[in-house]
Amino acid sequence: MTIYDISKKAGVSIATVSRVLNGSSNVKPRTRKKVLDIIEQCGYKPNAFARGLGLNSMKTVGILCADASDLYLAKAIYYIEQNLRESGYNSVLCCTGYEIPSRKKCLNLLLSQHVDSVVMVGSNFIMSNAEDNQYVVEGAASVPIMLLNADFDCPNVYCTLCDDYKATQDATEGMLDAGIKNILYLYNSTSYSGLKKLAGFQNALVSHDIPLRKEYQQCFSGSREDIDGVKDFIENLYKSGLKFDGIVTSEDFLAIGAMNFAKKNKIDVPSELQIVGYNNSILAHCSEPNISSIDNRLEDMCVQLVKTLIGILTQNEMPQKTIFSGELIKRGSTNF
Amino acid sequence: MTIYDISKKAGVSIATVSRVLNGSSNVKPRTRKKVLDIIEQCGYKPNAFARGLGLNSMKTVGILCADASDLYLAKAIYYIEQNLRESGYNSVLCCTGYEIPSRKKCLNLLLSQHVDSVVMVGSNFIMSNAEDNQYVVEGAASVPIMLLNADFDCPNVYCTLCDDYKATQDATEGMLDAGIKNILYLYNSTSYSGLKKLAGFQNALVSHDIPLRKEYQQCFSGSREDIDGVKDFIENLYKSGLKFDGIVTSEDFLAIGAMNFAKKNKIDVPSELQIVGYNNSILAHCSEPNISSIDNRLEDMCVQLVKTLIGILTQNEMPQKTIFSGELIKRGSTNF
DNA sequence: GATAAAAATGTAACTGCTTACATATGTAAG
DNA sequence: CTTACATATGTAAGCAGTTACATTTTTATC
Repeated sequence: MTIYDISKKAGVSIATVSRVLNGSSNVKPRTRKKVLDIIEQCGYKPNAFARGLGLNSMKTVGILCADASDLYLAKAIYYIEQNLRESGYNSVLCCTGYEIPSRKKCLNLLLSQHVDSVVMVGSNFIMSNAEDNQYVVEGAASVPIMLLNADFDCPNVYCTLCDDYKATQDATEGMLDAGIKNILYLYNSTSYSGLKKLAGFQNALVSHDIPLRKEYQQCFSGSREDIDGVKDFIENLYKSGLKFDGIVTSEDFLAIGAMNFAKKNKIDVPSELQIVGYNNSILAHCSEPNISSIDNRLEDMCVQLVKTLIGILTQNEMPQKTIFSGELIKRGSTNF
Repeated sequence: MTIYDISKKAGVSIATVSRVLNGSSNVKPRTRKKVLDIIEQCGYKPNAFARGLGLNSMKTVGILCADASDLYLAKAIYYIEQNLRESGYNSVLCCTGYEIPSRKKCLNLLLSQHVDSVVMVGSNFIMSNAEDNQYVVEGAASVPIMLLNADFDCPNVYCTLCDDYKATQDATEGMLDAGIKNILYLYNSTSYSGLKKLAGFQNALVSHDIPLRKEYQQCFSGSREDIDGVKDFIENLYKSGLKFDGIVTSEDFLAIGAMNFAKKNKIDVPSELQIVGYNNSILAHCSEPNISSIDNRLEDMCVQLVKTLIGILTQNEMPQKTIFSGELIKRGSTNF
């Protein structure tokens, strides 16, 4: 069933059918109706390849993410896909893992599919080592690249992100102002945004004239799934004699691990220990009391990212960088 | 940069270039090398539309899921995408939500893109009302449909699922055998698999000669994100005087809600209350103690689903139904 | 070295659509 | 009833590949 069949049955030319299909205004209403009726009747579906061939665009954008099973990334993918589809674009998903060569391969795969753009979901797509980001530059040569929650200066690369630095700093200062002095910072990534958060923590201490102590900045190197590992990790610090009455983290799973550590060791939260998570994910609701967590406006970011993308694809000038402000959502794990 | 440019530079015809690109054996090694060198040199990428137009297949499968941000579905998508890509197929993702009309629309969208197959992720794609499943039958008319964790008898529809009935029955019987007599069953969906689980619970009681009591089978109708709602829901039951010393659930988020309820009300788990989750997701690790949860072999199912799909697409005869057995992973929230 | 068979390569038709351009039809003013 | 202009429709040339079939080149055999 092709456009030719329809045109024959409707007694018009294929151009007219095509015009009806594409919503051109230059079609007599009666003709339009006749064609639409026949299309409906025959259950005709236009062939997307042929259309893409003609338009050299399949109205498709590629989504690259390390791991779609990750809580946070999955949510981002969901929002982005929704917004894209509402704007008439489809999404092709590629989970790249965390290795550079695999990322290159996935990116090339998408480019060969003639996607109109590639969205990279997650700060881990930009590394502190400039060489590792070369593939992004190369990709941007053929198609606009949208980064979610990563910062990268390069033509044709657009960033939508949250000011993780400020958000972490604010939360830490809130805790300091509440009289908590021995704050443990727990993080798990040295990605660009990971380092920003760490810097925010450090700056909060500095601005309160508190010396930075290395043992109070701990990096957990296990996977995001290994909450038990986090619990053990903190327990070891605790047993080794480290004294802390507050924990600020770079992700909610670390905070949940901290909650479990506290419960196991009968440390009351928040009276003896205050805990702050990051991402304001469902994990923040998985403990009693719930965890105070920094919301980094994921949905807002995704909506904005798609808005920017559509703008670019329709030839509008768009800002290369949009920055949102994070905000601590206060719940039972803190009392400031 | 097209195949014509390459053919010109290499001094051969487009047919030869096409043959090199498609790995046909009828090309002189020297010619092949020359062409490949030029392709490499020019960074030429074949146009997937034109190719798709010719082959009428883009080696792409559509993935339909209600909500990619759901923990469980996200994991499934991840596994499926990975396995498909390893087999040389791409995935187009469409999040449909839970409404039938929206599902139809998404399915049609995918079909018009000439996907080679559509994978439907999640038991909620098959409803108990036959009429609601008509769109699946229609879809199967044009392309093989793969169902993950749903059961539906229809030509060209292939199911990969877990025996939720048996798994729930076994877990419930385990609890009964441990002397727990007042078991609350908490579920949240009347999808096909949701009803299967419920039946498994009921059957366990019956086989132990315990009368079914309606108030011990409670359906939580809120969203999967609303863990606090679950906690309140259970607390209300508790305060209304319902006595229970065990809770079996149809999903982990219900079990986490139960854990939070217990902690808030200072009910010790597992000595005073035993709790069983379902899906063995990360949520099972989000409480102290960890939650015993039924593992429904998600990864195995996904691997098998893709295996079956590839088999079908390569014209092999494949079983229409593959059933895995679930298994209770015992952790601290139970002591049997 | 001629001949037949096999291997390599080329030509051109075909895929299903979009769209520039050409043509036909309709409408309002003179 | 023309003429001019707007509106509607049709024709045919792309788009970038695949592939059946035709043609040329190579190889093997006698």
